[in-house]
Amino acid sequence: MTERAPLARSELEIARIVWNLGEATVRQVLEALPAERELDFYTVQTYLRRLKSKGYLETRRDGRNNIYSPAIQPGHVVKEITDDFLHRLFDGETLPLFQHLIENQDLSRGEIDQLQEMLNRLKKEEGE
Amino acid sequence: MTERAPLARSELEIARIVWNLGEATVRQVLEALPAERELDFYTVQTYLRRLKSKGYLETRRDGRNNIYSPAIQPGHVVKEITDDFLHRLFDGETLPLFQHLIENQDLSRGEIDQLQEMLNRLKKEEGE
DNA sequence: CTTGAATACGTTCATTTGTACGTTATCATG
DNA sequence: CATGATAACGTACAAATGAACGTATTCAAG
Repeated sequence: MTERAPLARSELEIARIVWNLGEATVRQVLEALPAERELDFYTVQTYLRRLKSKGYLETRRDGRNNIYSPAIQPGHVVKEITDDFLHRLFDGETLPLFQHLIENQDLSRGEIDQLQEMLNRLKKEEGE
Repeated sequence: MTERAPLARSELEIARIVWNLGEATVRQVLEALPAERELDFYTVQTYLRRLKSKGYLETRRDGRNNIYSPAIQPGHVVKEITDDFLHRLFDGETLPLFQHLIENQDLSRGEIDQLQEMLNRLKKEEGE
């Protein structure tokens, strides 16, 4: 069993930036933050350190800089978090979540079409 | 703007039980917990109290018992939590979440059918 | 009415989280 | 090569969270 400690909110925020950049230094993460999110350099540094100690990121050295990159597949983490959410709020049942989303997220016509397209593809593949 | 404090994990767990029961005493919540989740009476009591002070539940008195019930619509809270999740993990975009779910939750044939049904109904209603 | 069991309500306490500081090490530039 | 800027690393600290305790109340059964 992977006994990774869970990601806190702020940690996830930072982790996603690293995932998007592929790899990054503290400063790069800091600069990639949305403008309205004013975090101190030290704060970002702390979060990255915690992400490493929790096993989500790893580092390599470049001169005096640490370069952080994913230690486990981002997609895997996304799945874990999604599953957790699904269990906590919908007893792990996907359909009720879909229903909630469909009823509450007012999808555009285009989004509905794309969704149907995805489902059709899925059905096709499934019946291989 | 409603400035309700956010629900912690354990609090959500307890709140959902109250939502399902409609209303409940500490003991009823305790008994409705899944068997493997062994919480002390006192602990459940604390969580219910916190849920009240955060504005999610309200109480009425029945003899020596407090009876807890929703102070705000459960569906509303579910939407808030879902929106938060959507933003934190998918930048608030519904489609990527759907995609993730479709690709990772291996839906049964029946579930896919139901989903398509929901979407068809939605389209129909939309074009009122 | 007395008393024992169950409650409410206030309190506690360790851990996690959000956020940042101080000190030491290190690079790059004059 | 001295020195100023920047980074790493350990440390700090308040607030939130998970979990439960102590004491004062209150009902219900003898």
